[in-house]
Amino acid sequence: MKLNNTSQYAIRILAYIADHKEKSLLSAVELSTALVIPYKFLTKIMTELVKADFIESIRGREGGFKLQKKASEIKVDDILNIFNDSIKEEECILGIGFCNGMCKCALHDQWMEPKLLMQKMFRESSLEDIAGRGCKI
Amino acid sequence: MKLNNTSQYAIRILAYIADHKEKSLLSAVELSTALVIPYKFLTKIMTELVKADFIESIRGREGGFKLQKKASEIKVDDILNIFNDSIKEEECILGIGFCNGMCKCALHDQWMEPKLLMQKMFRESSLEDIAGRGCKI
DNA sequence: AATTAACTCTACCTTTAGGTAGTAATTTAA
DNA sequence: TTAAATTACTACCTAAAGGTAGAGTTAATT
Repeated sequence: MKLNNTSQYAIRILAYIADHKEKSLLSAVELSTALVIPYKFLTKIMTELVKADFIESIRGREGGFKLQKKASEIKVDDILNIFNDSIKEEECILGIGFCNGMCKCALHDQWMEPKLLMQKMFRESSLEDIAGRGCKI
Repeated sequence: MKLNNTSQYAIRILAYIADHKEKSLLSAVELSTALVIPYKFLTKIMTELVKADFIESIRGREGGFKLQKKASEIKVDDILNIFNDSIKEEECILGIGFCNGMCKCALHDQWMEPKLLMQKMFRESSLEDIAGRGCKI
């Protein structure tokens, strides 16, 4: 029961950028070094974040990345959705395809409360809320 | 953010056995058919459940599987632990190796409450609590 | 004793997640 | 205008999860 690696990296990257708004641009090398994420893998993730319109990229020398939206407008859940790692409304914790009121899995009722709390947490936490907390990594 | 396939199968298998205690033994074929889990994969999981002392296997013709403990004594969390899919106390949701009071990740505080609720749910739900709920699959 | 229906073990195959390599394209500065 | 610093793209590699195959072992039935 955990987030996948790519989601974890993406959240850390975006939180880091949000936490460094004094710099107008951050390069892939800087991010890779600061966050200890393999450079090539980071650039791959960056490309997806750009395509998802969360960050803007400036190409060429002196280029880099910056947020394309206000930090308060990017929720953790939006990031998870890019990598298909969010908690889907109707997805069953035991993986059965038709878990609902009519026919529910053994854990359906017990799962409801933790699920709703997690969804709420992911949906309500923005980059602004989480950036700058703790060790900035 | 989901349980892995093997954990899901294992929970469904054990809940199903707990829900059919009128039968003294259930065979792998029966379980595979009833739960729609690939036979060969199911037998592999059964072997792990036997080794973990959750179920007992009777070999030979007329053999099969049954619970080795009372249903009330097997918690969902115990099952997750076999497949390394439980929520570890100190594991960081963003995957950083030293996320604690001194140096915590950006999501550390927000994650605390949902994490505790999930742990509680997994730790307190026994097979007895979940068996026979819903559609028995 | 042979047959049959079961579990067990070892090895392998397939798919997906995670990660790497190399090159092309873009932009700025010297 | 060239070199350097940057992102973008395509293709590939590796490890882990998920799943399959087949032969071996056990024990009840006939």
